[in-house]
Amino acid sequence: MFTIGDLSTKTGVSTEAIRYYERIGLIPEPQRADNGYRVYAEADVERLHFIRRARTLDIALDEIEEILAFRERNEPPCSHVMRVMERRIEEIEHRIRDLQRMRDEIQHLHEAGKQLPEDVQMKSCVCHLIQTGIREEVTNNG
Amino acid sequence: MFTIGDLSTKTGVSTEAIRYYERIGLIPEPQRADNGYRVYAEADVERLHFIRRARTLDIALDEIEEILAFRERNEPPCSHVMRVMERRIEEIEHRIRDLQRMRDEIQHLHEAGKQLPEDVQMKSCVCHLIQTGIREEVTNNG
DNA sequence: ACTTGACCTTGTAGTGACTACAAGGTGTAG
DNA sequence: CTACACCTTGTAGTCACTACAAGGTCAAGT
Repeated sequence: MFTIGDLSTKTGVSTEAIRYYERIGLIPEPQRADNGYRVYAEADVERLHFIRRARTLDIALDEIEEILAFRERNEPPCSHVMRVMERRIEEIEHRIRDLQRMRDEIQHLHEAGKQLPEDVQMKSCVCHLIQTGIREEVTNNG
Repeated sequence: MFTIGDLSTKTGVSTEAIRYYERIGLIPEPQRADNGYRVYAEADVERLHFIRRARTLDIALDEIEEILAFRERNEPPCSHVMRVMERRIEEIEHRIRDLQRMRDEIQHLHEAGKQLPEDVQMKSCVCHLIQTGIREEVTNNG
């Protein structure tokens, strides 16, 4: 039997996030002690461990809720979870590619910016490159 | 002289985002026509082009505001911008590494999950792996 | 001239996943 | 008793938008 602070310590989830999860229905409303404090059981610890671990994998809360709902319906969620994972892998790989492109572009801008003077009007300097992209600058120099 | 819709079309920024930017002070309040409509000039187009391009590089709005404030103070923002870019490159690289770790972990979980049965109690299946991580599962098998 | 639909206005609330108060009650070590 | 950490509920804020609601304006088509 734990208070919300105990649960927070055990799971690494803030008390505020726990209350938030209860509010959105991700975790059940717990029993209350005579003083009105929430009282949690070991099953709540396990549920929050699952939630927290899934969150570190950037699985959305509504997705997590859906997975947990399988158990409540006495259905095994596993193939559903496998599909969630497959989607996550794709999303992550897509995001990595986006970020790599972004990084490459900033690096190009940064390298080009080293050759340019400073300009308070932001017309012939690195800031102008941000505005127009690097391709147009090359054209103007040609 | 443009309406907000014209400005939106020219810059690819939604009218709603333009009003939002005005509200938070990122762009100046424009003149108004007799009918109360906002009236924008070419300088506003350029400013929004800069903002939009910086946003595609995931530069935060308050950071963008800071860059644009240099011009208003008649200071060249360029070395500041170069530092912003350097930080962005680091942040992006850090995020890429995080995502790569995350993807690798999900792939491991997914591979391991193929060998496991389905379990409505989520105790001996891939869902349990999510909760505990894969290392502990391997230990239990040993 | 009227109609209609696209555009404009302001104000407000919602998104997702939290986080941070404010105001007040409870428990316990010192 | 005091002080401080913990608890409660309720609300608002973060970030970068997005999406209404309610009402005004414009102009092409009838």
